[in-house]
Amino acid sequence: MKEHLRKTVSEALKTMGVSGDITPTFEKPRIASHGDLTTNVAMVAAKSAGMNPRQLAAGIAAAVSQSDPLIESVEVAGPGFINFRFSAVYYHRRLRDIVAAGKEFGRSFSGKGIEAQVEFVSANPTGPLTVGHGRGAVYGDTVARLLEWTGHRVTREYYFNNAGRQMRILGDSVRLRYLELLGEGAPFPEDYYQGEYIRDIAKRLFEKEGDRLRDEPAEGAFKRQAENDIFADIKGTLRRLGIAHDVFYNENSLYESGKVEATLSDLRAKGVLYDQDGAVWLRLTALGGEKDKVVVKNTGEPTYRLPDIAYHREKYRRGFGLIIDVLGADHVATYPDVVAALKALGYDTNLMKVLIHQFVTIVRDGEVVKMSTRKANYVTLDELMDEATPDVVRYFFLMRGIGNHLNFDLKLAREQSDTNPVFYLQYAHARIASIIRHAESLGIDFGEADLSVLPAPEETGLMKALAAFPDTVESCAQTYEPHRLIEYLHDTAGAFHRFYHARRVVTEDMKITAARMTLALATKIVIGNGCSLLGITAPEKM
RNA sequence: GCGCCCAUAGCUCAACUGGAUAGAGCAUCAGCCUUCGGAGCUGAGGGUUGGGGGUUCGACUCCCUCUGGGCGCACCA
Repeated sequence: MKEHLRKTVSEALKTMGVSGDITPTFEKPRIASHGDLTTNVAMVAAKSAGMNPRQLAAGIAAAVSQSDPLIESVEVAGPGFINFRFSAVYYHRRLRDIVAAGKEFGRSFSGKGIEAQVEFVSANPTGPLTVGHGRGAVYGDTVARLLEWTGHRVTREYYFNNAGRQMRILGDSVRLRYLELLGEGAPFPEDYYQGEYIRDIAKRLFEKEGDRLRDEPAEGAFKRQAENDIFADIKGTLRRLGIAHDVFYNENSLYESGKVEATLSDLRAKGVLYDQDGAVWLRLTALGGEKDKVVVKNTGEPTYRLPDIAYHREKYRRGFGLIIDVLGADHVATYPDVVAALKALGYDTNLMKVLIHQFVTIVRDGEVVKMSTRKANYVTLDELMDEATPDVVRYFFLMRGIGNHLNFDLKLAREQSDTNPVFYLQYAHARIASIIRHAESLGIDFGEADLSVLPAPEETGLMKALAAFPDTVESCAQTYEPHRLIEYLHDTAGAFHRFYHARRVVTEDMKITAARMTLALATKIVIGNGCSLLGITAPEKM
């Protein structure tokens, strides 16, 4: 509909002799009495047109309103807004579209032909996923779903590093626990991984190998077992949340294939590297950065920055036209370095979107829990899903914009599990399913309905909400903001509950029953599709 | 000290990216079950959008400044 209006309004502007470089934008007014869509073009174009906004608006309104069956009224209001109200014909048509499209309703093709990659979670296999990882996991997956719904081809990717110091400590932590089992306990250093899961891994090794590993180095069987077990655990947790990555990309492969080395020499060729104090530095100050950073230490070992840059080059080389990194706030300072280096290497960094989410603060018994994987002072995602449900966890993480800190009160999550807003949404879906069952048991056929018998405000209000679904999906995908989809679905569920209380669906009057059943069915489709986008279930019964 | 993010109803958060009268949930108070699912609905109270300045037809939104919080500021990842 926006597209339709854009065309007619642009034509009106042209015939009025206003220069054509202004594309009118439309939005849904906050206040219902201001119509279904509104535009401020008249105010935007007033200066260049040399007219006052209201005059210009009146001219446009007059040109548009003539005999468009989809538009009921066009009004000029306030300082020069043009408010459009759509006709019943339009909304009835939308309602039929929804029923016809079914599970596909809301999909679009705006991203057709675009290969998108979403990299998220990317936690190294040193411990179970925590609530802290949960936000990025759920958010990244939902961004991927939004992109799929708008026609993109999406690769979900997990980048990890199983080499390096932390992994060495991990392996040695397991080794020490293993020796404890053999009764050869040595003191367990404070900066080692304290979690109970380390003992479990050691126990498994002991059961499998007995005391054969007594003199094994930390980096051998211990590290291997730890990595395997922990990765299995991480994947299991993600699976519970409905998340499955397509690619697990090992940082180490970048070394093995020589890509790290190649990146280093390419950067040198671009003249953005220099040597000092035995290290190789990236000249970020010349690339708009704060200060220069080391890419190869004086030990000859690269810092994480170099493989990071090499990895992102690979993303370009693999042909992705949209590259999304979902990162926690602690990485906010590191990604500009990568972007700057990529730009220096000649890549179009506009194709990259770095989405930073703020931290989740865990509150337990009124106290903030400080998270640390090594100290095992954390709440795991699995524990969270045990206390709430995966649906509640997903919904909770998606409810808020990522720019804000998220307070996760564990007590509240548990206690609120039946007043939680996710149930409000799912209840609407289950309730409609129940109505449909009821109608079917009475043998009612509601295939062809005359929708003109639905004039009540509760009915038209619901129709309007439903018609807005595709635009909502589209704009959420463009802005990477799932929380607005949640808000929309909550409103739509509310519109349905109001309709349900005001109007009985299944009545003696077959004409009215058929029309209201169509409305209910369309609502079920929209809520069901919305839930699918959020990765939560839409139950038939609850 | 420097950089990034944030501050909106008692609490947790929205506000379609600069639009008209700042909205939801929770909590509080008052109503609604002889009919398709009451995990629901209706209504009420609650705000100088942290303070101060600026930009313009118009600011929660942009700029400056102050206050208060979070995250960074490695030859760790």
